[in-house]
Amino acid sequence: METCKLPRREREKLRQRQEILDVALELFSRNGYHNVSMHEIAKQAEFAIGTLYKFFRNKEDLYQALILQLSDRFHGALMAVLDGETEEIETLRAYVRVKGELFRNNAASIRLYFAETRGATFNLLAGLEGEIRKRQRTTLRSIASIFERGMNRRRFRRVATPFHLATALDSIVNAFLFLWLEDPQGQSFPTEPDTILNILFKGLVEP
Amino acid sequence: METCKLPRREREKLRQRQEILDVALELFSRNGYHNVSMHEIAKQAEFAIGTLYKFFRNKEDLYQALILQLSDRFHGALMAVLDGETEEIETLRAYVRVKGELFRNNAASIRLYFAETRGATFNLLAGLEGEIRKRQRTTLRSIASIFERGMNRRRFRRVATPFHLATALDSIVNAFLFLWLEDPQGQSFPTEPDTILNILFKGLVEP
Amino acid sequence: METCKLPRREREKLRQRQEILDVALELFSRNGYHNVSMHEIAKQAEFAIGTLYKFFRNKEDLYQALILQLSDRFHGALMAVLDGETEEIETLRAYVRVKGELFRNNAASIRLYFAETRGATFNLLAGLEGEIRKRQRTTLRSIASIFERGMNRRRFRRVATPFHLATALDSIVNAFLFLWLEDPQGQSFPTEPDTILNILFKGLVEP
Amino acid sequence: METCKLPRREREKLRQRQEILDVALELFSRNGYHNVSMHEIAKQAEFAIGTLYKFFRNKEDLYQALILQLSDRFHGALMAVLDGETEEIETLRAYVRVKGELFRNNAASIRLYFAETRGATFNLLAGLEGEIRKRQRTTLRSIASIFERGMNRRRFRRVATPFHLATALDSIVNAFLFLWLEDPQGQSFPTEPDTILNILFKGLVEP
DNA sequence: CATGAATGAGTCTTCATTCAT
DNA sequence: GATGAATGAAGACTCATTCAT
Repeated sequence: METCKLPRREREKLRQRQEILDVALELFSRNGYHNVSMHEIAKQAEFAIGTLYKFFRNKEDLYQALILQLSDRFHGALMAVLDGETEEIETLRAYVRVKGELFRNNAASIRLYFAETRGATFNLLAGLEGEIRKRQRTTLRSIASIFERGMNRRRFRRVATPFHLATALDSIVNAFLFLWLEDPQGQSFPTEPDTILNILFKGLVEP
Repeated sequence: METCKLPRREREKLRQRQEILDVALELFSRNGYHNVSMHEIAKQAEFAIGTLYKFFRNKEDLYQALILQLSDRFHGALMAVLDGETEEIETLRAYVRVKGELFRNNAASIRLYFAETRGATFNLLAGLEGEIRKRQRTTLRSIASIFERGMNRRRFRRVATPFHLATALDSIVNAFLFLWLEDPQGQSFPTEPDTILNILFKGLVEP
Repeated sequence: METCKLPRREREKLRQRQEILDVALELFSRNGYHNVSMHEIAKQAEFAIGTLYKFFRNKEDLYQALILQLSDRFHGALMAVLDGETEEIETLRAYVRVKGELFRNNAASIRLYFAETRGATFNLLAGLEGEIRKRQRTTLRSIASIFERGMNRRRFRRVATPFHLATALDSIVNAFLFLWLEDPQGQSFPTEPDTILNILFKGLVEP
Repeated sequence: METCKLPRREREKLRQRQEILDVALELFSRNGYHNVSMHEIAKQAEFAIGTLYKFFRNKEDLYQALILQLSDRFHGALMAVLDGETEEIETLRAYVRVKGELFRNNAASIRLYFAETRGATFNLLAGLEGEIRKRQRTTLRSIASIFERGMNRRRFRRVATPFHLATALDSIVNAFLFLWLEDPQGQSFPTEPDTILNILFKGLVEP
């Protein structure tokens, strides 16, 4: 990172901002936007209320910053995998693996992120929503282009349009990961990426 | 229905209760739980506020009753299809078709239902959640048993466990329907059930 | 009054509204808009805070309603005198006398009214200000037309335009009354209207 | 001025203090005491907040210092005219002219000054108020003594006590100037001092 | 039994003021 | 001395809930 090049003062500020966001993430993901007060966040983060308002214009702004940061993080990690130059099947395997790690390492964030991103968001993300949907489409299109490349190279049969396949793959991965989120102890989640991929590949991949 | 066997007084009460729920559904799905006041609901439903509290202990109770009713409705419709005695592939086709109709005819309800059911629910459904998850599992198990029967009858290859397949199918259907919900005009939703099923079937179904 | 024709419920509401306004007048005139909290008003008026908001959209609205009521009252009383059919000098005498009574009987209101109406109002009366200024001009024009009538009937010499004379008379009366407000015990206020009027009349009135 | 005799350090401090007061005047007169924050003043004056508190104990103190300075300035300018040795009528003419110039050249200050000085002051000037009222009385007494001198020298008829006449003159001048302040373009303000003076003089001055 | 007026706890937000650097 | 980051008390306003009529 280049943050180390910032003056000490700036770095300190960023660190505080991040502390607030971390606390907010924990509280919001546990209780939901409307059941968390600025007082609570301030107290848990050990800042004065006024300090929160130095960093964020208001509660909604703080919330949006939080969701946007999560989106950045997740989208970044996934795109890094998808943009790799590896062979198609390998890329998809990596995608499933990385997404699984994201979920496992960020359960709280994931819960919050999907709650706001999937479910009706009720204007809390007004303006932001477009930005986030755009990223999700970008991810889907990236996956689609992997499928397409694979088809062109005769690795994949054309059982559906690349975009449909991408949508299908992504939703299956999410579904399995949500099962795991609900019951981390349960056996329902196949840790081996191929277990998921095979569901599609058995019909997809040329024998 | 058997409501007609109830004394007139009871029937009347049920009708009023339903009117309130209908209004609540419309408002909650449009604005979200926290952006709808009991006042609004009472006004729009043309009841006094006090009357609302005759039917529901408090706001949360009203909300839970609403979600539970939606769950009942959706779960009932889907189970009716899945419990049918038809041939496996035909059953799955019917399932996809009916689920599509449910989404298209109940966009508002669906939005609300998934917002609360998928995303973090933030305790609004405390206690209820278990009930709902149980139904969802029941549905999944029902689909799974279709797959299993198909496998036993050598219609399906064992590309994954029946439960995994059920999870996969359901999530794909939901994903496509959500795309449609976001952009009903768009082309992204394949109206023909087979388009969706084929993604799985190409590898699944014995040639 | 015709309020007695209103249903009992309505009358009760109006009475409560007036109670709030009365308390607000007392507090605002003693401490100023920004040094009075809605809590204070509610407490002193023995209502719950929420009740205040049933009657007034917000603090500013309450304040404007108060000022407008004062304006109504004062403007009404003065116009009643000025619209009388009496002889010019007699009308002016009555005007001075009534204005004096208004000040003496409503010291608190007067203080508040002039504070907001004379001094810079800083947007608290946005929108309302025009309405109030209009009434003040109406009063001035009414006085002016008294002077004009007197001039036409050769009672008054044309020592200045009627409007200038009206402005002069009104300001003198106010000035004397403010002196009295500041120091009710002091000798500075001539209780006899003619003492004030003579200042103008000595040069004005035909000998 | 004698400030030039102060050590450079002291002069510098006074200059800074004045800069703050100038900015404060602009902001207060535009937005009112309660709609201006110390932050705003500090920023606009290009000082750190802490520096403001080096010069003034708190916000109220700064405000009082400002009003006191305005009072000084206005009172000084008017007393300079009134203390002149010129003939009585000439002195009054000069008074009206100078007051008119004061208003025209200091509209912002005047607005603020009268807002606080006329209207109820709501304790913002606690303690100070007496000081200011004293000056206003001094001015009035000065004008009164002009009238008295004129009476003794048989220039003026004794149509009222000198103090009453002074009060009357001053209030008329203010009234006309306020009309002009409200609507600088309007015709309502007689630029010629005699137009105002004549209202009194026609009856007052010996023919 | 239905009503809806009244309640007041709880929320977000501002801003004067302090004090460590 | 100057700075401005941090503080937190205080205020406007909402809304779920109650209960007298």
